[in-house]
Amino acid sequence: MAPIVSIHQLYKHVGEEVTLQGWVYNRTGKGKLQFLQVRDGTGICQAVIFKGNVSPEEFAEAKALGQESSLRVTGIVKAEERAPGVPGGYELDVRSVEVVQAAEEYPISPKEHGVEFLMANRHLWLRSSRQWAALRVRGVVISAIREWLDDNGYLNVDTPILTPAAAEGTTTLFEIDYHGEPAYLAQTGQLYNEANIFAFGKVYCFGPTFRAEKSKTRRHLQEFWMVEPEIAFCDLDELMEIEEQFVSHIVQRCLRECRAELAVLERDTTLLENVTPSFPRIHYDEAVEMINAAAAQGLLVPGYDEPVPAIEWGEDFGSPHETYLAAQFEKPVFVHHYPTRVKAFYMEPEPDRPEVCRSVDLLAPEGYGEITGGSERMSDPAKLLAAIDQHDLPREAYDWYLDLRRYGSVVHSGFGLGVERTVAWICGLDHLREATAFPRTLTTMRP
RNA sequence: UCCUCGGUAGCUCAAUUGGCAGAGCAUGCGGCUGUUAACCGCACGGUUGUUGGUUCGAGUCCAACCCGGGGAGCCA
Repeated sequence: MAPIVSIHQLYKHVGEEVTLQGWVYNRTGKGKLQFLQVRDGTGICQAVIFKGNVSPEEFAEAKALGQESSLRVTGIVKAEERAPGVPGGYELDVRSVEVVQAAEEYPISPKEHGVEFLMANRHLWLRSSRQWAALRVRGVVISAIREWLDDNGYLNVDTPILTPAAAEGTTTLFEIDYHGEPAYLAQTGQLYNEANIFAFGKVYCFGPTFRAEKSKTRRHLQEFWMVEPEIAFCDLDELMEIEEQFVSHIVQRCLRECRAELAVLERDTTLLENVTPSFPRIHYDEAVEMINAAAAQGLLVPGYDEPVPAIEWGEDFGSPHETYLAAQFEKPVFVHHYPTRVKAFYMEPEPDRPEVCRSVDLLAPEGYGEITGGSERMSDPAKLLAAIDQHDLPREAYDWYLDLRRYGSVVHSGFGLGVERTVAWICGLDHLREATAFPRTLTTMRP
């Protein structure tokens, strides 16, 4: 019996007889030759069947195999430049074929398909090489996230998904029935994270979050994953240093471990190679000037066919503003000190200039938008109470949150990083729905 | 919620001024020893999103609705 080998390990077995077990990704043939592209989850390998090397029955069976039929093939591994595949360059000179199941006619052919059709068949679309590659990268992104945080003294303390009220009061939440009381699916774990740092110092929560906004764009999902680190004794400047190291680590590990996947995705990795500390930092004031200078010159927003819209100081940026700003830099760029009134109530105002706060967003290049949002949190109990009142939030709901400032308050900061946006950026995907296995969008909940 | 584009064979698309609904892929059969989304021949494949209207005649024009794509707002 030949040993069962996975395709990404094939290069170690040149000249040996091995067995691959997987599925037919595509098949072509020429008379006495059959070429099977075999997938096994780790890659794609071409299995070449010459009529004289197998029994007539096996050859006939192989010739009749439909896409996605499951099988075991045994043969000699050869280094072969002509062999397509992932990673490619190796093929199997087949000696025997065992069909596990001859698949029914498979709906997703190697030709082009529309989004609606593919999403309806998402459970099968996952097998296609681009989808496979993007989700492999996602797995590495998540592993890199946990690796960096775990190696840098952060404790994973997860926060509740069922919550009693909006954390920030603005976004639409999914409401559910909590034994007769309304409850909401969490849109952030941040307030709970702040409680956790006073117990553990540096923490992160990592899980799904939910937004019921009627957003119908390539940059939005109803359900997405977010990692939220929170750090005690940390100010805004230190937060930016943490973020740039964290994000650089994620990108660099994908570049190291996902060469084949990024090649399948045809990702130009030159800009990703640049993603190392430090990232450019621009103040909101400066960002407004850049935007208005562009607007005055009638410059177009990259990727759109429209001019950069002017902005008044004090307004939050719209998508075209963010896209224009990010396009001015080759690395992710920090935009910090947004106007206090457009940001959440808990962000620390700048002491000598309270109209701006110690907030920071990280904008990814190439139009991928905001991948992190964070801030230094308000640490003075009296100021926080005033901010809660100013935002018309109910004091009693924030009793426990105010307690955190009564018993040993310290300067602290944190941020959230959106996993799908990060994956989409690293992979060069044109839509967030391909950065998660079963995306929940405004129009899609099945399968 | 608003703006915008679209819906024709299982899939991707075409159909001139309103005049016989057509290709490629997939599938089936046959051929080919190096295919890369192979190629060649033959076959199979249709309630043109729904309802109503205009017309001798509607895939095509009009109205309403349904479904989907992209974008704005909001955000990660």
